[in-house]
Amino acid sequence: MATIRDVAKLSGVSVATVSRVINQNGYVNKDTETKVRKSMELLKYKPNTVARALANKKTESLALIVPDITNPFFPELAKAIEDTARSFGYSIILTSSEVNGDKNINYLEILINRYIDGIICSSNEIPEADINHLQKSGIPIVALDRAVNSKGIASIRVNNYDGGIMAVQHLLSIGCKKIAHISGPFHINTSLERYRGYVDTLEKVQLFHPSLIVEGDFTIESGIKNTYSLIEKYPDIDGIFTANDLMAVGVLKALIRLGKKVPEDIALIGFDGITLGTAIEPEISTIAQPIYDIGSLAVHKLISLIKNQHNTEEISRELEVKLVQRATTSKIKN
Amino acid sequence: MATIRDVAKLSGVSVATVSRVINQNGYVNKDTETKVRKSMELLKYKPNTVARALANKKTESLALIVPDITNPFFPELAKAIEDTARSFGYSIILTSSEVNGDKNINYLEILINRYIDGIICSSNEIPEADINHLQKSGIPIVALDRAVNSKGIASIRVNNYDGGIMAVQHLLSIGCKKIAHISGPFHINTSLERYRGYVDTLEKVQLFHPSLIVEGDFTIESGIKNTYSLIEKYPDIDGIFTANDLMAVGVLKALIRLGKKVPEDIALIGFDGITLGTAIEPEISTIAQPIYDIGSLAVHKLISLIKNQHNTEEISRELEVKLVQRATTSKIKN
DNA sequence: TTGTAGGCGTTATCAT
DNA sequence: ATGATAACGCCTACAA
Repeated sequence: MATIRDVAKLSGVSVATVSRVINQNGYVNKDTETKVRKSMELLKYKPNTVARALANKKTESLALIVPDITNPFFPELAKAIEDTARSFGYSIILTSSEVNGDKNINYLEILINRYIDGIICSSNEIPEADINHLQKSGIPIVALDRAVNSKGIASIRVNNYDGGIMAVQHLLSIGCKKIAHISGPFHINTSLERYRGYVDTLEKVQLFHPSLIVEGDFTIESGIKNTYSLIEKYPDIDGIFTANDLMAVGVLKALIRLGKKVPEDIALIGFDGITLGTAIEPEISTIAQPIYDIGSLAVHKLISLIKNQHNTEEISRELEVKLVQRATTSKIKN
Repeated sequence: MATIRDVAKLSGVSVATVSRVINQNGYVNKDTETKVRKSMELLKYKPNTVARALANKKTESLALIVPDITNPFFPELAKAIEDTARSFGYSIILTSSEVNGDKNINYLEILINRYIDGIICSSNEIPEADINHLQKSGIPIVALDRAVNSKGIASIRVNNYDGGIMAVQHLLSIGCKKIAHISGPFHINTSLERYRGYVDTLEKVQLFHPSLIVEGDFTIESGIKNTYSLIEKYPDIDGIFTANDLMAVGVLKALIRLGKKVPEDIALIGFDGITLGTAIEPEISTIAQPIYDIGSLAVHKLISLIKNQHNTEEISRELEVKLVQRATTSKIKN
């Protein structure tokens, strides 16, 4: 690999000049510039990222922190992020926030230590303390769909509350009278907001029954289990709203096993808009988040934060969510 | 952040000594060592990864190249890889081999340039030429389940041929007589091997009909489409073997829409063993790969390659695949 | 056993 | 407009 010195030598200039043309800063004569560029091509010179990082404290790489890449929501997000990041020349370091085994190496330290330029945090499992720690380290962060108490952290979110409302209204609109909710963990903000949308909407029409709510944990398994217990206690439930699509998949599986017709006996709607919802039969209605946009926007915002530390642009951005009606809520009831 | 110099100063020794205790090489007095360690703790010193990388040309990071992280097989693999890598102190750079947009920046160059220590390549979409290029750069590579013409590249694979045989034998064992196959793209080795297992097994029992084979592309969509065309032409098909689980999911969806009972009318078996296969109803039988083990093993092998450039250990490893019978092949036919 | 000093490849500050 | 040169933080001969 050719170094900047090789280029300098070949062009008959100093490394400083070469550096200038590389970074397009400082004055440099047109002719010398072309001379230098020619040498660079000849030597197939590529500036060494690591050396650069040492000098600049910038690595052109972003960390993506997810709770569990195995949850189908995150690969979709990751794809958007990787795509976008790459288009800017950035690499993505994939980090799971799960505590794996006893070796709970502090990955945050590792990230800081590697001069990661910025972090996209899509996990609610990270303690607020860690977030603050990161923030003090000066690394720009954009949080996805999590409560941001710390001022100064950019965040991109969707209107979960409205989404909850839309879901329930939709269920009502197709004739459901007894609508259950399988929520996400209540310590997670997102869950709470969706839950509140559910509650408020049903209260307004006097159809709210606290006992129709069970707390799930966003997994398929929890969708299954909670459906069994729910249906056992209240066989006349005619609609279910789950706080995410993954649980809806579980619900559907349980419902089918119970011999329930969907949506004739029980309608079902999830939340997220992951593609898995259309992979199965019947396809699951959902309140779709613009997942790709979220990822893409996160990268744009993060990079702008990196490039311009003291920027004054809006620090938080809320995207719209939209109802996608599919087979599990297709039937208009009478 | 404290530097090695701060530690040296505080301990009253030279940076060389500190470096020695950090890397545990060279002689260093027990007492000075404890002194130094104490200083490190006090200052919360962490060796700077970037500086280290510049000096060593090693970054403690591995690249994972996947065709599409959105395909459920890869997140499962990625999880195993990230887990294992982290337990060794390595970070994972996620790279998609898809050509995204016109900006076909050469990510391989980027990886080389970043002093990535090693690469796990799980994509058949990467041209052999690129692989060779990488290899010449001296970066260790382990290839997952792809043909390795280039000698010197480690590879971890499963016995796809045997898997194909197992799948078909299983279908035969439950009474299927007219078994179709939706293969993967024929230019991919994996597809070919599974296909051959199918062909050979059926030929042996004189039930082979070339027209029952269609070429899919590993996506759900292709599972759906090919099922429609297959069933239209041959309504009496009673078993389908797909080259991966994702297509099986598509097949199942199409079958349900067509009003076919699974497995009573048509039995179905996939390949891979992704968890998605159990997320739906009925659950899909499969020839399961030990996905987690593959990922974990890949990291172990890669790191051993990195640590010991001229090692003579086996360069290729084949893992066993196993039949997992689930609902889509549950019924014993008469 | 420990220290000095040059090098890893770039950037950026001062001169010139 | 260009060139020396000192950082960046660490490693490692080579000396001592």
